[in-house]
Amino acid sequence: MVTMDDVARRAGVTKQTVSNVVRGRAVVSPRTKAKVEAAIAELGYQPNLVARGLATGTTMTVGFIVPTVANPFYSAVVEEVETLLEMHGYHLLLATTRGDGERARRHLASLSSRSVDAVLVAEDRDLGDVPLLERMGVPVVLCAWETTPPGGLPVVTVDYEKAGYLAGRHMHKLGHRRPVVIADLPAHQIRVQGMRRAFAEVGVTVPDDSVLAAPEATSESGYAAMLRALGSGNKPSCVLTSTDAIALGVTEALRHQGLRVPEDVAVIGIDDIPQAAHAHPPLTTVSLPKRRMARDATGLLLNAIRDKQPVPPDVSLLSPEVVVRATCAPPAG
Amino acid sequence: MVTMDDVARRAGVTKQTVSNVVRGRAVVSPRTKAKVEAAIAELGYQPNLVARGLATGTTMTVGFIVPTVANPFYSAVVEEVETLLEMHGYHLLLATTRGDGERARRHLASLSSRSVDAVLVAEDRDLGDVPLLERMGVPVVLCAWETTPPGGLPVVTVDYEKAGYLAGRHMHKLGHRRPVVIADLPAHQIRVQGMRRAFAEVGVTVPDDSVLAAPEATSESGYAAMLRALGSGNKPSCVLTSTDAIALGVTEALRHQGLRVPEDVAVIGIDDIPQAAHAHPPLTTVSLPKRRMARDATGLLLNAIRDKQPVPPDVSLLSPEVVVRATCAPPAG
DNA sequence: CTGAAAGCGCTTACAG
DNA sequence: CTGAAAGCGCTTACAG
Repeated sequence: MVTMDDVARRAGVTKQTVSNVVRGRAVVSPRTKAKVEAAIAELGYQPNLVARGLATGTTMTVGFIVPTVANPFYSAVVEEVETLLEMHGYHLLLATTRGDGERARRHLASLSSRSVDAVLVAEDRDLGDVPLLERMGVPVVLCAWETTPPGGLPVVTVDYEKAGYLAGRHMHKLGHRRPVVIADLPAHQIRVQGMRRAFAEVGVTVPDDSVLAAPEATSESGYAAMLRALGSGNKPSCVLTSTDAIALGVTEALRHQGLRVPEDVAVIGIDDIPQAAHAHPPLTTVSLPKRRMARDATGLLLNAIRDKQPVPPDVSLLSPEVVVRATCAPPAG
Repeated sequence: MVTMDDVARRAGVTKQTVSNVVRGRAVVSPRTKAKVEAAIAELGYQPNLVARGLATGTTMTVGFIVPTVANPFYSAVVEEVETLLEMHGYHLLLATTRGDGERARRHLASLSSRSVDAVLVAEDRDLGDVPLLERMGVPVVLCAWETTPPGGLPVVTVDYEKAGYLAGRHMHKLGHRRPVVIADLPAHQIRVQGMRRAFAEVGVTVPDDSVLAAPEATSESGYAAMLRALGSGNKPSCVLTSTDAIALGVTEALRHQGLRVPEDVAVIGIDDIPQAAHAHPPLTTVSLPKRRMARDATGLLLNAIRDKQPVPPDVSLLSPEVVVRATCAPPAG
């Protein structure tokens, strides 16, 4: 490994001068600068970021704690965060929890031993451990928080209640009055709450037995739940789901029962995963602003690092929006 | 931040002794050890991994260069790699290239400045820069390499040719003789080659005009390609696709044209993404051993780190296998 | 604008 | 088994 001293010797200057040109400080005369740059090129010198990290306390790396990456929602967020960080010269330390609080805590401790410059947390279950997060000593931002975020920390998340509300409103505006809801509960509780609020606006109370739990947010689970709903004699005019994956399964189940979407039954999802657009018929859904969330959260972190200031504990609720495609229509008859 | 010196002072010993107990070296008397451990607990001391990294040259972190994470195949691999690393106390530095060679090279340089302990590379386009990889000075393993890997480096990858072969053999064993192939070309060239080899075994040459390119490996792209195939008057008895996503689109297109799967047309995919099992009908496919690949590659890296030896440049080709579900049947009539 | 010194928090030999 | 010294490769004041 070639060090700063090697470069200094080669250029006939001192280590400190090399440091100055490497970091672009304008206190070096053009001539010395040229000499040093030549030496750097000849030797193929690359600054040792670990040494710099020890000296300055900054490592140019940001930790991201996320439940999983094997899920289109989180992987889209991770992809966007990583891209933004790389644009600013930062690297991503990815830490997966798989919903395991112990593992999350281990990661947090480890990230702090590694002196990451900031931490982004998208794990909203089992991590409401504010003291631990505050003790990190670096900027922390919470994102993709669907449960009530712990107070005192900045959060950039989606307005999940509004996502449900928009789905509900879209349906009642089309004239639907007897919705069936299929949701991954209790995880998506708040989305269902929003759906109910929308129908309440037009005087419709969604009865509890019209809300079915899909044990997982998968299309298979949605398929099974829809079959159950149909089996119980219900023939809804519309189905609201807490997730696109569920909606896709629901659509399949309906079709297999000889019901046309949207002519016989309207279906709406939440999320807007890539498959939603590619489905047949293309799925009408409420798009969650993943990229905006990733950008905003990363931006807050990057600014805080630059200004050496903590992130103010503001709560930012990003608004989802309806993406009209082909699975919704007014009720038949 | 509490340092080793603080702990030493508190325990009435020297920094070196603290270091010894922290690293679990058995050269400390039980009494001193207890004193030190008490001091550590009282002070909440955590070793500074950056300082240790500078002193030892090891950072307990592994870099992973991957084209994207917004894709079920790669995100499954990343998830598995991260889990294994975390089990061994290592952290994952995730670097995404999006197929951009320049970005890949930047990441490589950056990873080496950061003294990662090892590098895993799943970007097989535009990174055949062996010298660069060899100069890393740390163990390097290539994985998920579908193009011919550069010589001289260890690789753990899937036998993609065999994946195609198995898909082809599954079809010809059912009695199919006039296949249509829909593939993301040229990326999946080798899979198509395998399919052709399988049919050649039963004396069938797959003509070029039976091989359709899907511009992307998406279900939408598969849907469009299938429509084209049907439009050209072809009414194949079976369709082999280079990807599950394509296969899902193909199935939809067939159904929309009034053709039943598998009664009228058999369909097989490659990959075995989660949706394959959840599709209706569940997709028969050739499963790519992602987890095994992730485990083997990570294992090689971890062993090489432990033994302070480079990874021998062996090439490991993991065998895919057919997962029979519901989209294949013998040709009608 | 350039150089010599001290320090970041740890580990690695090496005496006692 | 314990302690004092030197060093990892950089940066940060501080003289010249």
